[in-house]
Amino acid sequence: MTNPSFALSALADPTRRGVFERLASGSASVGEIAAELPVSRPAVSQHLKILKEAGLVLDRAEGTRRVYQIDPAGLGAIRAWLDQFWAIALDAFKAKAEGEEIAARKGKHK
Amino acid sequence: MTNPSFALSALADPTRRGVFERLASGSASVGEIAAELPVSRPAVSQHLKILKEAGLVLDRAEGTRRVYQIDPAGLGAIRAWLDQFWAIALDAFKAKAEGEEIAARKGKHK
DNA sequence: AGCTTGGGTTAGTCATGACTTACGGTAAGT
DNA sequence: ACTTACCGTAAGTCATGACTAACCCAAGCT
Repeated sequence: MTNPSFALSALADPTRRGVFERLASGSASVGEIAAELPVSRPAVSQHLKILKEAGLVLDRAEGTRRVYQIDPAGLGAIRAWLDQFWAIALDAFKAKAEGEEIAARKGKHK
Repeated sequence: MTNPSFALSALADPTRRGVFERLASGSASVGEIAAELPVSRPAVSQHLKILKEAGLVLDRAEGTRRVYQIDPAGLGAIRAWLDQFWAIALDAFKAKAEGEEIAARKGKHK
């Protein structure tokens, strides 16, 4: 759950990213979200369930409505996972650039 | 392509994350990766193709082998996309915490 | 030249999941 | 109590995609 796997696969779906990005502009109910997206209300409900299980979304009951908003938890998990590779990626990039310099100078590479 | 959509959906698959995480510990050829994962070599080849299109991986020819390594581009795209929601998520969290304080004090919420 | 090694591609199968329709359930209004 | 509004769940359909087996291609070696 603190595992980014769920958050990553949750944000892989375009419709689900749409729901998530909609919530980024303010909390909203299921019906409101469905009205602004080209899918039915049950579809939105299912997507919100997955987003909630991924720790990307919070929900609270407000009368008969259910208001959803963004949860920083899932976002943080993805960020932490990404940062794990950030330094490595930069090193690889640096090594690649240096390799190209050598290749340009010697016309060959390791 | 600078769009994080491809990178996100690419990293959604567990096997593909395995390939990517393997490359984080150093560049490797297709056969080497396939030997360390419970999938066939063609499967790895297909995954690498998708990772490459997502800007997450770079490849260079080395004799008859093909060596892959991590590309910072796709990682950066995801990071930029995430940062777009980071401030919003923190605001939501802050608002939620304050709401809970009020709820604890008054036994009710907005 | 042939042989071997390492990879990408294709065809086809199978599972996952996104979606809609129909239904059940709860909270407020009359 | 009945109705209305809002939501979640179940069942079923359909498309996407992950995988393997078989094939083809290129590079190096004898």
